[in-house]
Amino acid sequence: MTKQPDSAIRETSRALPIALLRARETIMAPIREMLSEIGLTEQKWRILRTLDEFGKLEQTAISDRACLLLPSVTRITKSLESQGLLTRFSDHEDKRKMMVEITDQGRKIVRENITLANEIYDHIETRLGKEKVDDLLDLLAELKDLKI
Amino acid sequence: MTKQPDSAIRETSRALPIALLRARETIMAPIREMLSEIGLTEQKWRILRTLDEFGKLEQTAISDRACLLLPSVTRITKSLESQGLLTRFSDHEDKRKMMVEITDQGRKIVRENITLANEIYDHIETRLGKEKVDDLLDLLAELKDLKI
DNA sequence: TATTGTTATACTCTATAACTATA
DNA sequence: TATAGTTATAGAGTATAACAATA
Repeated sequence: MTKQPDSAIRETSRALPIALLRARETIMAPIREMLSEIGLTEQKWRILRTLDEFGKLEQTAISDRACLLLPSVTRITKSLESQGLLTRFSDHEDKRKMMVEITDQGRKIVRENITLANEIYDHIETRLGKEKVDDLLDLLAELKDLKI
Repeated sequence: MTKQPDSAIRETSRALPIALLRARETIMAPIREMLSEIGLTEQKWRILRTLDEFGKLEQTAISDRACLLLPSVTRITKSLESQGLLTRFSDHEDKRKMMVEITDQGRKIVRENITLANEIYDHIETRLGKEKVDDLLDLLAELKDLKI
């Protein structure tokens, strides 16, 4: 087998950024419908999911884990705070840090709407098989942590 | 092994939409730098990559393949047309269709900048192994085509 | 009637820089 | 000096609906 020259152009279905995006779009379509019904943006949902998992995080950590720029995090957490879904307060030990904590109401929203996400996941496991899905998640984790 | 109840909440690292996004962000970071240098947005680059592959497409096909809404495609292809990177003309056989074709200049831009994407890909293949990357791409293709 | 695309609109996110406060 | 976050701003994308043209 010969290696392609550096200038060769991969078909887009084998280009990772596009392939990752297309796969994500398929999964997100029904989730977007759900979010639209409860009046949350994708970004707000990611922040709530992240906070539901960790309870309390500083904004930089939210930025990393929810894949949002820090100015976006500031704006969105303020908005979510005004909706009563989280609280914001500066850290006692390092006053530069703004801690963000999910409220009971925020957790309730997540719990009430996680079922659809789980149904989608079950559907995918049924179609692809649990082992394949686990392999996929492992590969995605490896990819995420690569130093490029 | 017991199955989780429907209301169980998966950790975000094992939630496909977030895992796909995080992996993609790692790969996109250096590509964004490149795009910023040549003054193209991610979306413009996706459209150019797609057109480079297929030569000529109608807008709905671009919308599907580049994961963009049709109004966005209209706006962006008009902008790319004014940059001389593609041409737009209505289809002779079905006048409703707006065909979009990449120009030589558009192809040149793609070719001049595809090297970095290939280097990243080679790096990933070196670290994960070619077989794993192929498996990943196969899984992503399966996922994309699922009817959910 | 359905399809293809355009336009308009409001909203949201992205990206960057300049800034404040704290360490 | 470096870090954490905020604010401001411009630009771009998202999402929806209403519309026109064509099939």
